[in-house]
Amino acid sequence: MPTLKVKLSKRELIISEASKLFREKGFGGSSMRDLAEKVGIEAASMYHHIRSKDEILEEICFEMAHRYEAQLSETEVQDISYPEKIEALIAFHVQLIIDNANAVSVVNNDWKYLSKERMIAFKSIRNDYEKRFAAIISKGIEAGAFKKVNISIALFTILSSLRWVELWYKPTRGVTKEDLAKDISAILMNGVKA
Amino acid sequence: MPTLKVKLSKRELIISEASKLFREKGFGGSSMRDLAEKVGIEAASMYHHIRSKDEILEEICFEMAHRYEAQLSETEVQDISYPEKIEALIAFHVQLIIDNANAVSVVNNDWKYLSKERMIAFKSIRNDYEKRFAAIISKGIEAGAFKKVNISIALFTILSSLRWVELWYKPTRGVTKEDLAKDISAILMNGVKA
DNA sequence: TTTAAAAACTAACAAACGTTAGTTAGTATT
DNA sequence: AATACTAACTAACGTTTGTTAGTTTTTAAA
Repeated sequence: MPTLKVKLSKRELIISEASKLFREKGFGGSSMRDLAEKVGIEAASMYHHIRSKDEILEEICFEMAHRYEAQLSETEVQDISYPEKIEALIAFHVQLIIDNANAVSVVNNDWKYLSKERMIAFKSIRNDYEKRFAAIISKGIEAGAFKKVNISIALFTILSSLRWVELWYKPTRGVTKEDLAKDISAILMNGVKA
Repeated sequence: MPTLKVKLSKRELIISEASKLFREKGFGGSSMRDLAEKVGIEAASMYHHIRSKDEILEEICFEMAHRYEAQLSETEVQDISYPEKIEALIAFHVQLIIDNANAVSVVNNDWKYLSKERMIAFKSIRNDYEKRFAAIISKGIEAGAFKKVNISIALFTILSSLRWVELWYKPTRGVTKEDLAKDISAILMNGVKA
């Protein structure tokens, strides 16, 4: 990964280091002075590139939210079956989690540190995402492709069942992203029972 | 729930309010003065009942860790099939999450604020828990009750698939704890595919 | 009713926090 | 070589933080 990095702007570097730091210590447990040290400049100097500590968190959260949304839009219009759509979304989630482990972790754990106003916006986006994801499940049930499960329960079970990936995945485990996505999909689609 | 509360000691009240506050604002986003206000005394007065802010977090985390462990020990020796053991543990998790939503949320999200030393202890307990949970899956596979899934993947998919319950459950939804546990179990055991 | 202990209070500390102001160093353009 | 701009620096600000010290009030026992 680091070998591929092409001249990150200082702002991007700050946000990237912030993702790493917030993931490790939490937003509330990370100080601007800690962060500055990781970036390699003084805390005050960072304010030439960012407006505030809050802004960093917002950028991380909304950037990731946008990516999730974009992929959902793409999947919605694809001409594949409903189970295939869900599997495609699972695969995308797994990939995004692995490729952006720091940022995803921050979104999942530290969105509650967003300002009231931004939190409302964030929750609204997330809500919309869930509704559209649920719609795919719903249509899949109507089409007879899924069992008649409670849609909310299925939705959240699927979405939250992916949250451990961020903590678990290492290339050294010898499980590729693709295999991982397939295995998780298999469990959610067909269950663990023989 | 509040109607059943029997004279909570002030220490218990502090920890209970702390669970609620930490869940809402995060450990790093909650001040002792905030907490004191919820408890109804001055911040300084709390120190007659607790040693430090850290101690509160530790108590919450290790208390819940202990409860998870205790239930696992019980389930391990029960004379039921491996799938039944997993389903029993899922049902217990769901119940614990619902009955202790605040504390469970804090454990899941704020354990990273534990001191280095206590965090090592906490992780060690959690690790042990996961190993023993995995052992049940493993034996279930050997017994032919489960598919030959990757044990780690199954383990973490099951465990983390329950994390949304804390955010979703309300009595007003008309889904009982028991129904909820059954529906989640059904998905994990048999999948959503028709 | 006196006494002792428990639990609350006020006041304050030292440290850490996010952030601003003012200044200096580096870089690119004319 | 002079100019202008960017990005870094040092110093400090006003708060807020967790916590301690010392004092007063409340509670319970004798």
